Amino acid sequence: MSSYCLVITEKPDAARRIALALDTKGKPETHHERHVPYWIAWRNKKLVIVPAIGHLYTVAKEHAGKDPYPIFTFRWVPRHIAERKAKHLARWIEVIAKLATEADMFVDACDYDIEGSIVGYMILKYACRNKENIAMRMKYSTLTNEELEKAYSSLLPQLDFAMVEAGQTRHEIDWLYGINLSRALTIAAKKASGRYATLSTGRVQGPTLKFVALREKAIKSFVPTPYWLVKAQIEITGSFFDAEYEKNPIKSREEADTVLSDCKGRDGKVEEIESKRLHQKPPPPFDLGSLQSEAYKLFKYTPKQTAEIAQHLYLDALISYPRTSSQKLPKTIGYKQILKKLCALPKYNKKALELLAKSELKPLEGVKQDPAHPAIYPTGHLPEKPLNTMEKNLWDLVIRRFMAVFAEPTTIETSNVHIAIGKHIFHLKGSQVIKKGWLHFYEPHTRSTETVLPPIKEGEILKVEKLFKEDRFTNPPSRYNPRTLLKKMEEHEIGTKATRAEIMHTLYKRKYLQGMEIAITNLGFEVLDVLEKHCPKIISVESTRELEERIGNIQNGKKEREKTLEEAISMLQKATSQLKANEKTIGIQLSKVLEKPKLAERIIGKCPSCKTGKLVILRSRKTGKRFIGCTNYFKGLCKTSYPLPQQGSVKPLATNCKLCGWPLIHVQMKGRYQWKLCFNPNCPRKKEKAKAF
DNA sequence: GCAAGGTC
Repeated sequence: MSSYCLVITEKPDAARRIALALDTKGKPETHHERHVPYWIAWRNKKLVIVPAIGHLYTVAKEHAGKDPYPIFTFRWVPRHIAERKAKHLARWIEVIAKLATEADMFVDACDYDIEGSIVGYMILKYACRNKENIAMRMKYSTLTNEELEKAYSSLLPQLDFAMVEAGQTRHEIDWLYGINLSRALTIAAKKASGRYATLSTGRVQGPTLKFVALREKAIKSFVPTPYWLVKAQIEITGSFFDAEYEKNPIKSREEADTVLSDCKGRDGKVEEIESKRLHQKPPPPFDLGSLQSEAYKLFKYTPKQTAEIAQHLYLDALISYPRTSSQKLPKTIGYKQILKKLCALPKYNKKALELLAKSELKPLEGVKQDPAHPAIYPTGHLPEKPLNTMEKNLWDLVIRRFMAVFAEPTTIETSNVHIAIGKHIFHLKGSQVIKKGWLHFYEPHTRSTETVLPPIKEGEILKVEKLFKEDRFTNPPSRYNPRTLLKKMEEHEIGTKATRAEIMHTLYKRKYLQGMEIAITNLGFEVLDVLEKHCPKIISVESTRELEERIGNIQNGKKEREKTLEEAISMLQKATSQLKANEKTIGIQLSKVLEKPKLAERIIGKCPSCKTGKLVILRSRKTGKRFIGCTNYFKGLCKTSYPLPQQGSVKPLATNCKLCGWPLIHVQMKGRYQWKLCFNPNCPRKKEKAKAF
C-alpha cells in the first residue's frame, strides 16, 4: 500500500523548498509529469508535494453561448476554459487530479492570505474531488527550513474558510464590476461609432485613472505666480560660489531690486558658520515596489519591464523571488555564502571581501513584511548564459543594494555660511561626504550632490564678484511618471505588488494614458466622465473603501458574504440600467474622442475608374457600415464604391491580386481565420474570392 | 474580450 499525503503549494518554488525542508534526509526526489514538477519526500510518511502556478480556477459566465449584458450570474471554472492564454493549465489540473486519487491525506500549503486560500480551496474541491473539508492547512511565514518543519508539525485541522470566502467574494465582485462596466462602455461606443474599440474599467483601473485626471486638472487650473531670487556670486581663493539671499522667495520685483542696490559695491563678511554632521543609514533591501521605483529612477525601466526582467533573473537563479513585499533579510539566507560566491566576480571581489572582513554581518532592514518571502537578494549564482544590458543592470543593482545594507552609515557634513553684505544676509551652503559608508558599496547607483567649500573662517571678508536676481514663476504640480504613479497606488493600497505595473500598462493599452510624463488622453477623460455622471457611487472612493472593509470582515469571520454579493449586484443593476438608458448619449460622447484610424492605414490605392482619386476604407454615416470608396466622391467627381465584409478587421495589403492586378485587402476574423480579399467584382477569381492563406 | 489576482 503506497498511500501518501498530498501537499499542495501555490508555486513550484515553494513546493521545492517544502520538499527540501520536510524530507528527513534533505534529499527529496524531483519528478515531472507532462512538464508539471512535483517532489516526493519522506518524513513520518510519504509526502507528495505538488505546486499550482497561481490560480488554476476563476470566475466565468454561467452558460455557454452568447454573452448577455448586463450579466449577474457566474460560476467557478478551470482557467483553461475561461481564458485563451491558459490552455497549458489543463494538463496541470490533470496531473494534480491524478496524484490526488492515491492520496489518503491532503495538506493545503498555499500562501496564507486570501488569494492563496482560494488557490488551495478550488484545487482541493475540484481537482482533488471534494477534499476541501478533510484537508489540513499548513501555515508558514517564510520558506525557511525551521519555519516549514514547525508548520508541518503543527498543521491546522482545517482550511480557514472565512479567508476562502473573502477570496471568492473578491474575485466575484471584481469580475461583475469589471465585465459589466467595461461592456457598457464598449457597447455604447460601438453602437454609436460602428467601430470596435476595447474600453474597460475596474476596481483598480478606475481610481488609478482618476489620480491622473485629478493631477491633470490641478495642472490646468494652476496659476503661476512670479517670484524672485537674489544671489551673490562670491569668490573664494579663485573659485566662485553662489550664495542665496536669506529671504526666499521674494514676492516683489521692487523688493529684489532694493536688496540688490543696498548690496551694490559692498564686500561680504562671514558672520557665522553653521556646521552639522548627518549620519545616513543605508536604504533597506529591495521589495518589488522599491526595486521598480529605483530601476525607473536610474535606468528609466518601466515597472512592468523591471518585473519581467526580475522574473528572468529569478528563473536563472541569479536573484531570489522578486514578487515580495518584504524588506527583511533573515540570517538563514546565508549572508556569508552569498558574499563569498560574489567574490568570484572581479567587479565585486574587493567590496565583498571588505564586508566579509567585518566581525558581524547585520543587514539594515525596512519595516515591510511578506508572508512567504524575504526581500530580494542575489543568490550568488553566476549567469550560465550572457545577460543583456537590462538584465545586467538590474542584477548589478540588486547585488550592490545587497552589499550596501551591511555597510556603515554615510557621514555627511553640511555647512551654512552666513554672509553679511551690508545689512543683508546671504547663505552659502556646502555639503561634503566625510565617510562614504554604504555609498561605497552602492556606487555607481548613487547621485552625489556634493558642494565642497574651501576653508572659510568666521569674520573673513569675501569678495562679491557680482549680484543678480533671477525671475522665476511658481511651477504647477508635476505630472506622474511610472514611478510616482506606482507609489501613489501603493499609498492608497489599490492593486497589489504583482498587478500594479500591469494595470498601469492596461491603461496605456486602452489609450487612456500617454507618455512617460503621464498625461490623461481625451478618451481617458471622457471614460471617467461617463462613469462619474452615470454611476458615481460605484466608482467612488467611499464605495471602494466600503467594499474592502466588507471583504476584510468576511475574512475575519463575519458571515457577510451573501449580503455583500447581493448588495454589489443590486448596485450594479442600478448602474447598468442607468448606463443603458443613456447609451446613445454615452456612445456619442465616447465616439467623439475615439482615435480614428490614420488615413495612411486606410488608403488602398489608385481609383481604377477616375484614375485621379484614391480608394480608401470608409464608413457610412447613415448605416455605420464600412465600404471602399473613392476620395473624389466628396468632390462630386466619382461614385466608385465596393462592399466590404462587416465582420472582423480589414486593412490594405501592400500586394496586388495575381489575376487582375487590383490591390488586396487583409481580412482578419475574431479567431485565427484570415484571408486576402480581392474586391474587384470582375476578377477572374470572383467566384472564390475568399482565399485562405 | 471585457477585471484583478495569482503564477510562469
